[in-house]
Amino acid sequence: MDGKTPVVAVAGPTATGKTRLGLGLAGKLGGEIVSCDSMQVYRGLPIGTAQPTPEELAEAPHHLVGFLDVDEPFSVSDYVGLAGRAIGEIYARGKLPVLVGGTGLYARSLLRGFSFEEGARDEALREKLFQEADSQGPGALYQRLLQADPAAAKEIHPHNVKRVLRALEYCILSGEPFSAQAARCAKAQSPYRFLLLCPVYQDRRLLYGRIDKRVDAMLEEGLLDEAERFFRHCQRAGTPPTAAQAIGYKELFPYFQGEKPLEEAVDSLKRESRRYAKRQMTWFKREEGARFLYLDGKGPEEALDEAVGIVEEWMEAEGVARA
RNA sequence: GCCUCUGUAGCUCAGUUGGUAGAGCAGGGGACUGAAAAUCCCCGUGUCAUUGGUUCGAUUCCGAUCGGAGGCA
Repeated sequence: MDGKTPVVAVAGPTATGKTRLGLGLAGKLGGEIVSCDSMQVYRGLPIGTAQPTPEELAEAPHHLVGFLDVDEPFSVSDYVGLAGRAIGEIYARGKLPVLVGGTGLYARSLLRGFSFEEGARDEALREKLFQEADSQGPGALYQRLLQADPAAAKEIHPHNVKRVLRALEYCILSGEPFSAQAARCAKAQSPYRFLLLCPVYQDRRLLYGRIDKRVDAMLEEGLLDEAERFFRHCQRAGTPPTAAQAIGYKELFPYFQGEKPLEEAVDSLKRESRRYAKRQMTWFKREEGARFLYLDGKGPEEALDEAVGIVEEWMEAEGVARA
C-alpha cells in the first residue's frame, strides 16, 4: 500500500442521483463531499445548476459548492488546485473524501494528476486570437497552429476554434508545443488512489424520463425567477459570465428577451439536458477504471446498498481505514 | 352527398419530365488537457397509404378503396 490519499468519486451523467448517492456514501463511511461540477461552484444559481439543497448541505460537510461570484473566472486549473487542497484537508481530519459531480474534464484532471503551470493563459491574447479568427476565418488560426505544433493540429479539428485557439495560446505563452504538455500529462502519476463509481442507466429512455421530470421540478422550485435575475445581471455585466452558458439559463434567455414562447424554451432546455447527458456518457464510457453502477429498475436504497458494497470492498483491498 | 387538395424517414416537407428517393429538425455514434453544462466531428432503406390497371419497368400515370384538410348545397 502506498501512502496516497484515497478518494471515492461518484461521477456520471446528470439526473442519475449522484448527489443522493454521494451523501449516502459519506454518511455510511464518514465522508465529506467535494463537488466536481463546473457550474455548481457559482453563488446565486442553486436551482438551475442543481446544487444540493440546504437540507442536503447540512447532512455532510460540502466543498466547492456555491462559493464563487458569477463574475469570477474559473477553470480546470483552479478546480484542480482547490479540490486537491480540500481533499488533503479532509483526509488529514481522518475523513473520507467523496468527490461528486458530472464534469468529466475536472474529474479526470484531478484524479489523474494533470498539472497546470502558472501563466499559460492570457485573456488579452485570447481576445486577440479570437478576433483574428473572426476576421480571417478559423482556417487562418489553424494554419498557425499547424506551424507551431503539427502534432497538436493533427488532433484538433480545424473547425473547433476554441481548442485551436487554446493550443495556440499555450504554444505562444509557454514556448513549448501544446502536445508536449499533453504527453507529460499522459505519463502523470495520480496523487490519489481512487475508486470512480459511475451511475448510469442502460435504458436511455429511463434517464431521459428523469431529466424531463427534473426540469419540471426545477421550474416548480422557481427556476424562472432565478434565471431571470441572472439574465438581468448578464445584461448589466460587460463580459458574459461563464455560467451564462449553463444549461437551464441560456435556453431561457430568449424567452426573457421575448424571442421565444416559454413552452419552446422549456422544450429546448430539456433537449439540451438530454444531449448533455449523452456527451457525459461518451466521456465516462472511455474513462479508465470507471466502475459502472447500473440503475435500471433499482430504487435509491438499492443503488446505495450496492454502491456501499463496492466501496467497502475497494477500501478493504486498498487498506483504507474506516473513519 | 358532391367538388378540390393531400397521404414519402419518429416529425415537417422536397423530389423522381416513369428506371425503387433526400433535406431540416428529432435521434444515434465519437472526440475532448486552463470557457468543458462549453466546443467540435461523423451517421439517412424508408412496405414512397392500400389495391387493381397501363408499361420491359410505377413511389411517379389512370381507376377504386381507406385516412386527413378545405370548399359547395
